Amino acid sequence: MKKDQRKKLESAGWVVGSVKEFLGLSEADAVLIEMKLALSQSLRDRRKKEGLSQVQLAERLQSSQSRVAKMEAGDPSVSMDLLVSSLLLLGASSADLANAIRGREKMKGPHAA
Amino acid sequence: MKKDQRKKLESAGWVVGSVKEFLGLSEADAVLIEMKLALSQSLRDRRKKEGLSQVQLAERLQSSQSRVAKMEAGDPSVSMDLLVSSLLLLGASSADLANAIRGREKMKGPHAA
DNA sequence: TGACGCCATGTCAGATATGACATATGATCC
DNA sequence: GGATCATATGTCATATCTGACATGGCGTCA
Repeated sequence: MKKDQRKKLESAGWVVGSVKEFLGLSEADAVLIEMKLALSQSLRDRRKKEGLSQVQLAERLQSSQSRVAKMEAGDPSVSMDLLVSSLLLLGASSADLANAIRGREKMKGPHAA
Repeated sequence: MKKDQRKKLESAGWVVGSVKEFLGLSEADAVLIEMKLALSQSLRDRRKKEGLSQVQLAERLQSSQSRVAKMEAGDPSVSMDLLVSSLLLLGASSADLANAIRGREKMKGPHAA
């Protein structure tokens, strides 16, 4: 699992869902990255909904503004643990996380769009 | 977030769900731990369903038997990233993970069991 | 223009996770 | 008994993550 290669590329500016089958990533890697991106987005949404600045959120999390920025940017240096525990501290439930994680599954049946 | 305190306690032999409100853990910490335990269990289930030994799984994951054992034991030294990517390599979909993660929500309505 | 708030990005020392290894336990078979 | 397999547990060097700090960009307001 080469975490260095994907460095910036992955998180640059994707349309959410286009990460799959892009670089030479295995399917598992791609899904993992998309899950993280979904959590990142979820974090940013929750923060904004609460009307907090990154600095204020950082205080709640006992972290720093820069790390919050990296979290929301989907920076590869951010672990899933950090994303999840941050979301939980923001009041998300495990069901919320499940919903965020469950990426829009690609249809398999005969009626795929 | 004191990861040292929960050391063995959490993963010892819980009935799954009893971790909440046990030690002096914050709700967020408790939920995070339960999520990890759910993923651990899920991993073990999938491995067994595939008829693999920990050694064989370790090979697939390019890891070691001891780490697989720790993963399944819910050892605090194991990250969520590792659990998730392992499950993905075992063929789990993001929907599967979502299901595993979504701990049986505690009912809030007037009809709670 | 400057000052201020908000966010992005780079760096780095210290903290944590990882794979590998050794070793121990328990079950099964001969 | 011994041999073999599957699993558990402890340790350790190295890899990775984390918070903190510095800095720069960007918009806004006076």
